[in-house]
Amino acid sequence: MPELPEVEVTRLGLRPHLEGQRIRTIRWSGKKLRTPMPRKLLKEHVEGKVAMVIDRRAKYLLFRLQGGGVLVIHLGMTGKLGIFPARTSLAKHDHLCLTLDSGMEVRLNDSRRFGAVAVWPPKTAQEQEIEFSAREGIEPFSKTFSKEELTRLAQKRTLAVKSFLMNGKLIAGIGNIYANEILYSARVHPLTPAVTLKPSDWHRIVEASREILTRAIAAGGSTISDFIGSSGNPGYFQLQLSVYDKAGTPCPACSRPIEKSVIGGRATYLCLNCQPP
DNA sequence: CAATATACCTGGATGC
DNA sequence: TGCATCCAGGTATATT
Repeated sequence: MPELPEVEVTRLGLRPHLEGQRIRTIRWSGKKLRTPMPRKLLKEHVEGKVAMVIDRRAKYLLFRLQGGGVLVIHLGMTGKLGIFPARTSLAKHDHLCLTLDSGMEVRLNDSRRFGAVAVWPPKTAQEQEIEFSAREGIEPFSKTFSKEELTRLAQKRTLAVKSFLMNGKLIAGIGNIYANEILYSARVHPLTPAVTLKPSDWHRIVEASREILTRAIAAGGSTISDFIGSSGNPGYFQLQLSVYDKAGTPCPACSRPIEKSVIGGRATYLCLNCQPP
């Protein structure tokens, strides 16, 4: 499900309920997500610990625990984190529950089970985080996300700019919905080989990325205040989308019908007037 | 090495 | 109503 904005809204929504709380008990469904639930590590290094801070890197949430351990959660395609009174009955596909001293419970619900849960024990957490972070792409809100760096990264890469934006090893947090929206806003055709883009194109892509991701987070912000019981479904589609899933509807700028195609196996939407080849 | 295909899952929409 | 088929916001791995 979630791309950078949804993960960020989840983080902001969870933060006031979790930070400073002790995780009293942990329960899991017994089903494996993308990887098996790390039961032993959860028992040893998460249960009984106080959650100090929740951070985000790419589409991963990092729960930093007192003592230096880290609980890592990825939401995959359908994962949602919500917070509920502990006595609320379990929902189908609830796979991980963290009971807090406050009497509330953080629940990870993931029907497709493409999500992932990992634990970095205090002894190795620093090293594991450095390795992890090195594998992930540039954060769109960081200074390094610049037309100069993108031009450099695109050297010798002939793949479509849309696949380039969605490659998490290059750029963090941009998935299919926002790749479509960003390229539309930047007026760049999604099939353009990354290596052929000019600095001015990358400039518009940088600006459009920050603008659209910021607006998406702001749109999800309305859910943050009443995150409790929300089943953590933070405002997907709350942002007004221009092209994603809009095949046949008029382009907001020029009214030409939005086209649908497939790039890299993913649904692609564009306006051929505003994003000429 | 770069680029593409495939596998992992469930559920909703669509068509017969 | 039932059943088959296709499609979905992600990512690791295998294959070209």
